[in-house]
Amino acid sequence: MIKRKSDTCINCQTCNLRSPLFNLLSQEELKIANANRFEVVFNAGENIVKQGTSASHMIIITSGMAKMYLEGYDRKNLLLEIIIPWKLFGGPGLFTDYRYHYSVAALTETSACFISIENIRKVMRTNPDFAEALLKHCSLNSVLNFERLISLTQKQMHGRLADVLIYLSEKIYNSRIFDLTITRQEIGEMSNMTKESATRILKEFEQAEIIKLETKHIELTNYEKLQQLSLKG
Amino acid sequence: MIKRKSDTCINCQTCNLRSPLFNLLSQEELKIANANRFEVVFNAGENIVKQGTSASHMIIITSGMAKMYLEGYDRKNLLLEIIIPWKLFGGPGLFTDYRYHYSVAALTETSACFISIENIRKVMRTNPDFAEALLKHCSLNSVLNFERLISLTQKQMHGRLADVLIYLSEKIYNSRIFDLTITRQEIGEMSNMTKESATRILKEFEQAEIIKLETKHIELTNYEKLQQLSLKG
DNA sequence: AAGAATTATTGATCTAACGCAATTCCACAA
DNA sequence: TTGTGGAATTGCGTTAGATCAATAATTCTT
Repeated sequence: MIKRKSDTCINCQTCNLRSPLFNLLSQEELKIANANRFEVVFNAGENIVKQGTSASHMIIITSGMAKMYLEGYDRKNLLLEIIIPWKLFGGPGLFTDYRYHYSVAALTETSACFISIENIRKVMRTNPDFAEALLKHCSLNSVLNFERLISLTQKQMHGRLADVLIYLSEKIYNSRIFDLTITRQEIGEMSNMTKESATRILKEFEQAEIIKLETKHIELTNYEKLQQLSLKG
Repeated sequence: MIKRKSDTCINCQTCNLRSPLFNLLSQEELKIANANRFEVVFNAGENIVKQGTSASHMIIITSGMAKMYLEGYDRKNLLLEIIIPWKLFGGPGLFTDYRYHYSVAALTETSACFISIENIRKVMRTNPDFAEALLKHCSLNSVLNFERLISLTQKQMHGRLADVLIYLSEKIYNSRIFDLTITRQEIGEMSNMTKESATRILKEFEQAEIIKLETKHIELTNYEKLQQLSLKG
């Protein structure tokens, strides 16, 4: 196996500065947390974590983009999040049954850094602020999941798709104009609809002049209308 | 306001023994956690916590039964859990934005004990085991929410209703024969279907001899079939 | 640049599940 | 015992969204 080093990963120091969680650690604690830390570069399509396998590391991406998704029935996935650099993940399994409860796959070439959960646990025991921050991290995810539950079960397709577009714009691309890194299939997996429905409703949005659409290129031209649709659809 | 005292709440000691979380605390820490702790008796139908209001306490029920639910759009609820004695709740808001993110309402007369989150936070900082247990508690909820997401979005009605019956039998009534404390409407809110559909499918289950049904009285006579239905339905 | 292999689009059915309305049932109060 | 109001049941028309199938557009390979 060839060890590739990404351009963005200069050293753990810079990486830690970017993470609100690791900011809380002292130099001494950082040394513990970063012990045995290693980086792996994944090609597009490759699995970074696979649902059901043994969970031993928190993971942070330093370059590239990935998708986090639940593998459900009949090979049907539910896409939970797009993961971009410096978002920490690893999931609830790290503190329960030591299994990953979702899969993560690279959407583009992605370098991921693996931090041993044993080391995290160690510093968690010496640093109450860090422990509290971890709990907060978990709690915020719970809140997101509540919102997701409501969006997916109570809104109809237009509202759900509006939610996805707003999410992509605000959380991932930080712009109202962006080029999708994901397919229609994956948009469908985020909003619990088929790829055909995703295509159809995107086109409807275009015809209603809510967005401009050119296959992968999207521009949100009527944001207020999108937010309005998000409130039920 | 008249202060009523429930029969089950003799003192905090017994209550703490029942809770796997409070078991981890020393006498000294228990004293801190239990300071200002108070009990309130609710009538059936009354709200114990209301979604959106300020969150300041963890809550534990010592008698009765309650429902925890998300208030969605158009007054449509999503029932998350039935709460029975000694299940701790309060939710993700206690460690994030100090808001309750769900409502809890009494199904029968219910006595609930309120523990100040400030006190919890205090002992959490002195007792790493307790902090870890809280994180585990939050993580387990996340895992449950993942399963809920898959059940509600990918299974069809028969599978979802099977999930609810299994949940009620295993987690709430601890028996394959039980008398429902909840209505058809509420069964629907647990499985994301209308009350009419809940009625219809219960009847179908009865005709297929999977359950015996007498309005509120249910007997799961073919458990294997239920589990099988749960795997897709 | 040609060909293969994914993706995306579009139209035509099909169906699971909803919404409504009309009874019926049941618990509880007077 | 008789109302009374909420819960449960049942039937029926409607529809949101899925599925299937065929074509067009991109992207990847070599």
